[in-house]
Amino acid sequence: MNNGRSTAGRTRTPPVACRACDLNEICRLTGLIAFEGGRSRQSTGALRTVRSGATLFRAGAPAHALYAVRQGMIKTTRMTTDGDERVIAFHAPGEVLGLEAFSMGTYACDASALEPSICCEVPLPLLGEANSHVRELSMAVVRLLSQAAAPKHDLARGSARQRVTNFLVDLAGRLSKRGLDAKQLILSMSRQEIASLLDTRIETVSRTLQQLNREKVIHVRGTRVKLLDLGKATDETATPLEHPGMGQESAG
Amino acid sequence: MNNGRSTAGRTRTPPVACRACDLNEICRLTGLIAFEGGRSRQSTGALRTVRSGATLFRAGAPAHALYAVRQGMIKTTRMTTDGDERVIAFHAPGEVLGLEAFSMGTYACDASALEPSICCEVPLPLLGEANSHVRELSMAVVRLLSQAAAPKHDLARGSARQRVTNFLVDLAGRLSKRGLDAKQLILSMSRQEIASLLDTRIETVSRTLQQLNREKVIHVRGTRVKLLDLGKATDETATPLEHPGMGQESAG
DNA sequence: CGCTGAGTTGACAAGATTCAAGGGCCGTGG
DNA sequence: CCACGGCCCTTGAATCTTGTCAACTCAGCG
Repeated sequence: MNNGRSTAGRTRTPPVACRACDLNEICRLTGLIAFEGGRSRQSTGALRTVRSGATLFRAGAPAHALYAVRQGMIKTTRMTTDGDERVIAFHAPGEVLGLEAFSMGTYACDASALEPSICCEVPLPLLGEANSHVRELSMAVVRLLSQAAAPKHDLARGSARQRVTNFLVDLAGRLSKRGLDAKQLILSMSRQEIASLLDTRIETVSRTLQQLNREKVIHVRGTRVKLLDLGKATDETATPLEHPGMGQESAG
Repeated sequence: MNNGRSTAGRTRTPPVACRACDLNEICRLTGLIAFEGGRSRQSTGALRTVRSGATLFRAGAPAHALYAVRQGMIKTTRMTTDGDERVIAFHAPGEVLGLEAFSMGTYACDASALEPSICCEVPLPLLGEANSHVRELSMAVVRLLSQAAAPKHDLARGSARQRVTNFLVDLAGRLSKRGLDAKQLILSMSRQEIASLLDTRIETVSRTLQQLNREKVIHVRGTRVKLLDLGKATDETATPLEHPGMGQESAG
């Protein structure tokens, strides 16, 4: 199940501040988090820890909750007809999983942890509850969903080089958006998982990373990637659709 | 602007019944359509006709409405940094455009007609209105968005052959879902537009279609494609995520 | 009746996959 | 503590697919 790689004892993807989470507004409106003088306080047992390689939920299982990644990294996958898994996405802290629950009633993907992770669980019934915040809550849910429904920048497009650079830029941008370090990436996913996401082969991912390394566009050693000058590597493709830029705010 | 191809005077994508439209529930709840003994009646000027090649809305423009394709075919595109357009999707009758409006306030793509088309326009303010149906309406919007937020089956994956067959199967399935003829496709989009959607080249699309034609998996002549036995062409990839199957109901 | 643009086809080059082998890191067991 | 084995990653070479360039066909239109 787990790839057994050496995330143990290493630097892990750090937790995100509630205020930088996509579920923040909704959590506040449902009362899942309370505020005390500007700082948020987590209430009740809405947290769920997921060991590395363990499953958060499975495709087809009845969906009773939304999840937000608080710490760590979660991958969503689906089985192909050949029986091997296809990576749909990697979810960084602050990002939400399971939005299909509202319409499908079941999850569309398997979700499992790439490293020891913590997720916030928001029961769906809470989001339909009639309380004083109904109106605001409903609008917050609509906004969240609308954001997810917007056409995404597809990483699996263009040459192998573009895919890999897009992948790195995308990941860095998403981390940066949450106030996490985006220059010193720790790739908690395997090359195989990256290849699956980018619809290419593990050898191609490896070669491309090494080539970028030789060109001093990045510095890569195992799971550690330092972004040096990805600007000159971003040849073409389309302008990203969801992440206006990388580099927004620092943590806290 | 228009590709000037010969959709004129030919068979066009026929209109979809309101009851088979993704916006149906929402239209009813907003009162945009009324029911008289089981059949729906369109009220007021919510219809918008779009000439072939004409634009429904543009990326970046303030978004004041959702659109549903009633008749015809709409493509959504985005400009690449090189200045040429990338096709994001083709929208068949019954499908909704502009769902990003709730969160972004502006449209994320250009939308234009591949053939003479008619769209239903649902002003956003209507969806936030306080009326007796608030609760049901809000939930309908959430369901619609959740559906769109579900991970999509990406057509631009796998070999050229898989991409083309996936494209055809996907299109056929979506038409069938609306009760339209799914065995006799009329491709109102150009080969170039297909190539753009599938992230490949026009020559590859052409060659692949001709090869499928030689293998009698399809019969293609210009814009007309007859699906003969795509089952044996669908080698692998993942199982579709959004279109459970093709063949649901015939038009009411 | 030739013009024009979309579509098709062929030849070749570039790029990605495949197959195979070697290196490095880590956990296990001696 | 160190050797061993497994797994992931890297690298090389051959092959296959796709992109590129160019010519040609076909249909619509003036």
